[in-house]
Amino acid sequence: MQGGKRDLILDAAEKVFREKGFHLATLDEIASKAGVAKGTIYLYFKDKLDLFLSTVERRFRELIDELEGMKGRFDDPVEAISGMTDVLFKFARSAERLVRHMTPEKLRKPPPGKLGVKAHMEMVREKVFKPIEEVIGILSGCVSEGQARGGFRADIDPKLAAVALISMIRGVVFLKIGIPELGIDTAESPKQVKALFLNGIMEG
Amino acid sequence: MQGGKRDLILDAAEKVFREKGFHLATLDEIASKAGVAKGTIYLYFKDKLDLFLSTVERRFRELIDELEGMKGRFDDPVEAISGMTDVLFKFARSAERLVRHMTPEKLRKPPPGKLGVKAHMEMVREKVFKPIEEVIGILSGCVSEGQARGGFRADIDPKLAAVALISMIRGVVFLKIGIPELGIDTAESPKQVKALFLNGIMEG
Amino acid sequence: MQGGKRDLILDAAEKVFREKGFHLATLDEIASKAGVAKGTIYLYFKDKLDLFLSTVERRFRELIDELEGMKGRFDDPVEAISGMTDVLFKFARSAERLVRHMTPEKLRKPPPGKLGVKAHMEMVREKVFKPIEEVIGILSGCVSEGQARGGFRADIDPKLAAVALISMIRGVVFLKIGIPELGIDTAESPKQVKALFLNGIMEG
Amino acid sequence: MQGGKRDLILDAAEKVFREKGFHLATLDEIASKAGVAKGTIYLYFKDKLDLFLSTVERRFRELIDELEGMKGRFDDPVEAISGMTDVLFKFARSAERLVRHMTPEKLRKPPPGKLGVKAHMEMVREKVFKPIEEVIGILSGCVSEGQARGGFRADIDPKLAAVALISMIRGVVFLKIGIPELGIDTAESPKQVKALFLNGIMEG
DNA sequence: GATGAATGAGGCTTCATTCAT
DNA sequence: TATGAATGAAGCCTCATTCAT
Repeated sequence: MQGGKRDLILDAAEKVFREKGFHLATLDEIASKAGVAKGTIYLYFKDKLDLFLSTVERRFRELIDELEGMKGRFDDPVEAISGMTDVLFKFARSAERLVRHMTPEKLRKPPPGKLGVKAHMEMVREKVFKPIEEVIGILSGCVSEGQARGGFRADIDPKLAAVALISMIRGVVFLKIGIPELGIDTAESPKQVKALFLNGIMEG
Repeated sequence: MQGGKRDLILDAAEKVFREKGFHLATLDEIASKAGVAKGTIYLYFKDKLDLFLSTVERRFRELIDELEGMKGRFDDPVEAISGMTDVLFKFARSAERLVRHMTPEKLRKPPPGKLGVKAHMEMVREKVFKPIEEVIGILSGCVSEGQARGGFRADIDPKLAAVALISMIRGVVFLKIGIPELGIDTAESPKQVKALFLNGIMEG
Repeated sequence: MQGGKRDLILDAAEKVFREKGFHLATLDEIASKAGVAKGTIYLYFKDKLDLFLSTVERRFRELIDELEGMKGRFDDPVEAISGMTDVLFKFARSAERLVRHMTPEKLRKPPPGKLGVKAHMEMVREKVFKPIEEVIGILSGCVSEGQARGGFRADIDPKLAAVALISMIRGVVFLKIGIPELGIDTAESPKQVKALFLNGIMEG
Repeated sequence: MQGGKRDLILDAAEKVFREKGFHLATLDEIASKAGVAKGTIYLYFKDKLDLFLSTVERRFRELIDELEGMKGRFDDPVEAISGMTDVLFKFARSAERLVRHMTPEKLRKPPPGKLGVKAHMEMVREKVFKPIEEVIGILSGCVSEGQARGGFRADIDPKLAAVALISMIRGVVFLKIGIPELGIDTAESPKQVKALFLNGIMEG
């Protein structure tokens, strides 16, 4: 069981990062929750940031797999987008509090004393940028197809539309989590977002 | 020159928080950038967190003032929303990296050893929740009016629409900042977002 | 060499606390005197206060052991008390400057931000109250026995007598230390205190 | 009203020092409790230690006045000592928590950066040592007189007896305050201490 | 591979003291 | 005299990281 321990650590890390955020999470808590010694973490991950980003990456991979699976299932771009929206809502609900902590500082600056801006950016590109681009690619692909087939407005940039859809979903979910007293209707949100977005990109 | 020093500190704090994030920002740097002694900060702010939230609050106030001003200027909800979108883009571009650091942990849990969950939540409500609600209120008000006057779809929840619009804008701007290599077109974004959103909420 | 480091720290801490008092003692000095890093202290002690009280507790344990040993050695309560007085003088001379810093504030209030009045009092009871009660118990036991056997005045509360004896000794020693210019005769003190106390509790 | 403000400050300081101890007491709290500005304190006292010792000195003066008054009132040394014991109990009950904080460090080392070991010791001698010597002098005077008149044991050093009496009283009161759960009988204590002490110094 | 004791840099915060008004 | 805003030194404590076993 090679990777077994690695996943154990990732599971624990994800849970702690989600609840405390990156900086308030401690490797002590992660290690104890994972049932391994603190030092063991360093056998599988370069440092705390690497652990965090690996956590995020894993979630992105799952998301991408699910979205990819969806792509083939529907012929109609509208239905594909509708299905993907549901997937994105599910993702946001379980991962937004984790993903949220990917701030520009963490992505752009290597942890001090680690010598290697180059290597750092390389890792970030692999674990974060590429997956995000893939997700955007899948969604914008649907939009493009809708445009090609007709029915979708041609003056909308598919990539921007994709970003807009993802952002709406994340925003709605995050506000629900962060300020519950706003009274956002969890059950209705996906339907509303779909209506808004689809109506937005479709002609007349 | 009474509150002068308070603003000096807020200015410096905002700059540092924006660049380093909450946890990596140090009061040392803020103090020296503000040209005051470290202790002076504590004459005006209870806490590092208080300082941070005050920084955010100030920005929110400015945003609200600008949005309020806009509300009266346009008779047509469409034009009002269009104008507000521009304001929100401007806000996001200059404040998103700051606002981003308001994570649930910071909003929901009082800093350890500060005795006072109640007082903490009271402050958060005042400095964060209320302004956010105001912004959403202004925007959803425009949507409601559009619905009342006719022309806007009646099946869209105005509050959710507001959240969606804000989130789109924040998301587009943040991705531009966080992953410039995505190649989001800064100049075109507002126009595209407006098209998407307005087409989304208006009847066929 | 397990607890070795703990004792090393306790030794250094006791020395520094004795010389500087609780508040003027710094963990920096204690750590460097113990030859360990500052962080290491926190592997063995929860707190500065915990470290201090542990220091005191250790001394109390030694004192109690010695007093217990004495209890069996003498049959005559008078001789037992005489012997214990010598032990108490020795204890006071080497520990009074340490013990002195157990002020009510430290015993009654948990350090701010440590969440746990209950836990704090529990620790204090274990490390401080119980040992003190034991010491008083041993001494008052001797007095009680003297009363039972006859020869000791029956109208004296044994527990109060014990407290009085301990206090006399501590007071004499402390004044000698604190105000040497008073010219208290170190060599004569034990003899005098014994005479005073024994004559005080014995009949006619 | 010259000294009016000085006494106001002393009153506030005493209260705060008694409750928090020397180091945990803050000049901020003292000033606000006294109704004066923080800076004002420095018009009347050299520094925090000076303020503290002045507080103690004032109490000593009152004690000495009361003891002096007693000296003349009784002809019989036994009765004089008995009366003084009552006075000392009253003093201990109201001032022990204050006086307790006069630790050797504070008395022997000038506050750092104050340049002046000589001046410091001079002040300490005036405010602390001399009063203590006076108190001891009054009490030991009674003992000496008892010895001169006959009835008191001649082998007891009057000064040590005085110290012993004071210490007993302080010890009993302090333990009552510090560890109430010991169950020391407040009402009975003075009677018991008198019995113990007087029996101790009087001839068989 | 796995451990966890040890490290030590660095952060937030407090507070006695000063000084311009 | 009186004020109180400003200072800045100094302390406790945390925690990512290392390394000998």
